[in-house]
Amino acid sequence: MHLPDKTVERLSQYRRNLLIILAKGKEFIFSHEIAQLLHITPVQVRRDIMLIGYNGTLRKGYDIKELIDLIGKIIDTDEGQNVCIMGLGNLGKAIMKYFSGKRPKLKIVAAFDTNQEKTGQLYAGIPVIHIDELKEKVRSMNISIGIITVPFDKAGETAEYLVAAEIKGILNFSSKPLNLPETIYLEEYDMVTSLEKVAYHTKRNKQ
Amino acid sequence: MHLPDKTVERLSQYRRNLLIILAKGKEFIFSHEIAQLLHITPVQVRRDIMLIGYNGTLRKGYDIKELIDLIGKIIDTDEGQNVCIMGLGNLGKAIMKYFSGKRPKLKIVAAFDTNQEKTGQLYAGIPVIHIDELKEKVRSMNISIGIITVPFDKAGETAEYLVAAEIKGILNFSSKPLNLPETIYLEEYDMVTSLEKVAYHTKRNKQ
DNA sequence: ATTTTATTGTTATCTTTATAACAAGAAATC
DNA sequence: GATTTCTTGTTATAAAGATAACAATAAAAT
Ligand SMILES: NC(=O)c1ccc[n+]([C@@H]2O[C@H](COP(=O)([O-])OP(=O)(O)OC[C@H]3O[C@@H](n4cnc5c(N)ncnc54)[C@H](O)[C@@H]3O)[C@@H](O)[C@H]2O)c1
Ligand SMILES: NC(=O)c1ccc[n+]([C@@H]2O[C@H](COP(=O)([O-])OP(=O)(O)OC[C@H]3O[C@@H](n4cnc5c(N)ncnc54)[C@H](O)[C@@H]3O)[C@@H](O)[C@H]2O)c1
Repeated sequence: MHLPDKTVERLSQYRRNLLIILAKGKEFIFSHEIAQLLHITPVQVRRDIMLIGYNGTLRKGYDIKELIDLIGKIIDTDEGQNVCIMGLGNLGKAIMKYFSGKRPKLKIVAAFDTNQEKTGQLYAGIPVIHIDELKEKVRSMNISIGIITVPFDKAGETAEYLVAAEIKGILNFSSKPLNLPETIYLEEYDMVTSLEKVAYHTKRNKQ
Repeated sequence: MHLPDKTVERLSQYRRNLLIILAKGKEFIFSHEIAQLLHITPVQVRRDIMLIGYNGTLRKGYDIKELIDLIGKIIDTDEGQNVCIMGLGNLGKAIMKYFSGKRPKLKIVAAFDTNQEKTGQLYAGIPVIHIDELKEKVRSMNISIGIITVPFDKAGETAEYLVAAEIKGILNFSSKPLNLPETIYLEEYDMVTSLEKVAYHTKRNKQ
């Protein structure tokens, strides 16, 4: 089954919000209710749900629990995936603290750094390991995803290490565009660009 | 002049990379060189540059300095814009440290928090102020953009404060979708969704 | 029992974004 | 000086994504 990228993004958000609603005791939900939560249109919601092959009940809506489970089957693997942080700096640390226990099927299990003052200890309960051990640890700890939070000019080599360690996917927060083999999935986020986009639109509103 | 959103994003990235190249002493650049930097196609680059009304020289390419200046005229205001951080937590702090001195025309000038143990001091040289003073400070410090880094369940009220303080644009890092008046530009980034997207594609590659 | 209402599922259309195609012309080569 | 090469600028086409339209139908109302 092929899903559009944007649909995958929304599925993640549907699930997160549905979990909250489920915890409140609600069992069924209409497309327009989901839409209101995320500020999108009900059609969009129905279309996404159609694409994953789920069926709601007329006049009753979607079974929240079933929908959550199905999204889980699409996004997660049964055993879950292990993630590592590359670069235990300000951002890396923030992410480690933030993620701890957040997504049961996506666990940050290690951080790698070159700075020997940082390695060899725990941060937020997670081992901080020297990058020389990357390849071996990626295998022994079964890590499939790497998050890059090293400085701009170190991002390229860090990506190469990850590739050599046979990681499967990378989330890159350094604003350095990476060049990876096709087999590795790459997602990039550039905060400065986001802020400059806001600046551009804010400026336009002013004028 | 109307620019597609994606073009604005790329312009930000063109500029950032061109600044680095300019510093190295290069004066002119071809579309395929820019394309290679960002791993996009040369056509995309030429099209973007066409859209902003700039003209290169045949067989010589684009004047790097001129292009940087023009992008600046599009994204920035002459005086620059002031930015505030809402919520001096792990992420808020990381951003403040990271941004200091990074973009001359986009300055983080204040952080706001409700926690009295955090307010009344400087962080990374920037004043941390109690949120009760938001409205007054936004006016007196001429702040036009707010970055939301408060917890999920506080994001809604924080956005309302910003709206009441007549901010012009918001960058929201809490994964709470916000509902704002049309006049305010909103950009949202959800890190968990990004990571789940990587997880989804990584899973597919495995199978 | 019939009609109305509300909601899903799906196809059709529109919008945005990216890629391809190619004419025009300057520089380099012959 | 003629020809080839390379690169821009722009139009044409394709792909991705969002919205609109609407048939189907279960439940509710009459
Ligand atoms: N801090 C933010 O809010 C923020 C925002 C947007 C983007 N970023 C990006 O994230 C990255 C990190 O930012 P930061 O503020 O956390 O920086 P930082 O300087 O605080 O942290 C960088 C860390 O990477 C480590 N490191 C350096 N070289 C390394 C290597 N080759 N291998 C492994 N580790 C290495 C350093 O020891 C340090 O711990 C930068 O690329 C930055 O552009 C940060
Ligand atoms: N830390 C990360 O790496 C990370 C990653 C992705 C998203 N986020 C999002 O960013 C937000 C903050 O994350 P964090 O890890 O920095 O959290 P945090 O708990 O470290 O910081 C939250 C800060 O907000 C302040 N605060 C609480 N209520 C407030 C209010 N009403 N007004 C102003 N300030 C208030 C708190 O005092 C605290 O300083 C969360 O919404 C989280 O979802 C964080």
